[in-house]
Amino acid sequence: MEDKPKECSCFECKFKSTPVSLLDEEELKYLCNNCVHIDFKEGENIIRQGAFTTNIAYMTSGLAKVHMEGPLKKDEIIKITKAPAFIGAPSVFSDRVFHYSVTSLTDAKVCFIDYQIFDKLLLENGEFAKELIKELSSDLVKQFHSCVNKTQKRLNAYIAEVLLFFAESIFESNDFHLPLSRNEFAQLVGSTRETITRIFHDLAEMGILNIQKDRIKIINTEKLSDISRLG
DNA sequence: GCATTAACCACAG
DNA sequence: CTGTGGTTAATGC
Repeated sequence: MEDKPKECSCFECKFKSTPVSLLDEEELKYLCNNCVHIDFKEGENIIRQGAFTTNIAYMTSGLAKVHMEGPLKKDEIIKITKAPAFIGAPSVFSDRVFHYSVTSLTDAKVCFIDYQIFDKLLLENGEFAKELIKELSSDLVKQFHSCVNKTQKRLNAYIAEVLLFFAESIFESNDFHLPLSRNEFAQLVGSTRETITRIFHDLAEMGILNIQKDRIKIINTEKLSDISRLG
């Protein structure tokens, strides 16, 4: 092998995660030789609940939903993930069985990295390990918040929160295409498609949103965050 | 009691 | 897949 094998794009990857950016050349080369990139079309299953795995998955572009089938066959969307992000790490680090599925909402690119490579790098590079812990932890904390908010807020308040999340964190615009069907949105907020339809209409009638099918425009962010806050 | 919230059901574009 | 209307159960003044 060359010092920098041409087939490997890790060196030039624009989406290097913060942890990976802390690797030295030797370590990066090691990582590089043990990962594979896969392109996914919209709606494809990237990670399957119940599957055994020895790979860390890192999404370098695209949007995906992390979802889990509950006790009574119902699918619940845990969260929406935007690249770049690790998408399967917790399952791999715990028992190597995926406890949730990940499905692309847009075309997406995912880099699969052998777990043993991670193991070795974690042991050898403390900065790398620390950064990874930081990323996983902040994700966990966010998850705690949405868990509490989802159960304690009234539905329209939580829906307002999720709409603001899409505008601020995912699209960085108040005008966007919702990448979810009404039913998927319902699965995300723990409701039903009928109720989503109604609340969207209510918000539109209040002059807070413009909605045409998938296209959502937040006209009055102030009011929307009031609704989110005072839920 | 009466109002509100939101799920469930059914039917229709 | 989405919108609507009717119904219903739970919760709150």
